[in-house]
Amino acid sequence: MAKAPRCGPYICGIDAALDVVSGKWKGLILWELDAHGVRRFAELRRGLPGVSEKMLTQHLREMEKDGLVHREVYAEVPPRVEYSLTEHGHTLNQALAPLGAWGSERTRREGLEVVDVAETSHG
Amino acid sequence: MAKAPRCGPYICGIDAALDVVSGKWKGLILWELDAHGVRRFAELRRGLPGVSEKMLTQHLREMEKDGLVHREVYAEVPPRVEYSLTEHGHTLNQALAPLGAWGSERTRREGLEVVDVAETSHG
DNA sequence: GACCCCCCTTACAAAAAGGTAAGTACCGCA
DNA sequence: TGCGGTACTTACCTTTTTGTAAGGGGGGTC
Repeated sequence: MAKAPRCGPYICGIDAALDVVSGKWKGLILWELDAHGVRRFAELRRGLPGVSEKMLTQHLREMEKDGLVHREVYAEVPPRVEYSLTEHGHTLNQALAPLGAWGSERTRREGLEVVDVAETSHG
Repeated sequence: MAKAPRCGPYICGIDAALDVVSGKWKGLILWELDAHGVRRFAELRRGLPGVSEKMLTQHLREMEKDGLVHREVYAEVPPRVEYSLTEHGHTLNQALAPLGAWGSERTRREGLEVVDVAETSHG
């Protein structure tokens, strides 16, 4: 099981928000989904360098449970599943924007390594 | 050892920022330090319900290394150490504000449990 | 018919994070 | 001398998180 006992007592809002985005790939999933609108499982997988299928599924399920991600399953012959952000997912992403800006400045300031996923080259 | 190999390649700013605040008590430490300006070790400990000395020291050291927290040691007979936010710590806190608001709304929206640390009762 | 793709699931294992308890060194108080 | 308070450090252990490898059911391709 992944993380059943969420909803633990929170001390402040940051605590409650961090609980939802903490996870190695959650921030990136949010980012991908925000950038592309709708994404299929395999697309997401390709957009997140190094993620395993297990982790991706797990994170996606948790985010769905947390009401951030919408999962649309098409009962087609080659199974098709589309993921997108819910309204809460969008507002979270907006709330995350200043943090992202701060982080970008940090990487610049400290000369940290940043990899480019080259999402634009296939999307 | 706590976390030496930070500075890993980041995909986006959120990634880089999350790396710095991920940790069970980091958000709270930022919050405490922002609310009180300057805080001693034991004060911080009392303000963070359930934190162990080890974790507090460890998180504080990491945050110091990340340039978020300033540590001032007074060479006095009963050792005195004061912690405060650096400028980067302050800007991070400001960047965290919308996230905190989002989290607060989430706790309200979903009726999640929130504990009150009652910091005001002793400060 | 073997292989690949789709979207997962399961079992197992490693790594990381966190927690517990004790020890350090010094002081004031009783 | 024993206890409480200051700010940690260290060793050990548990829990949580992440990773690896494999399987599964169906269809199209070579």
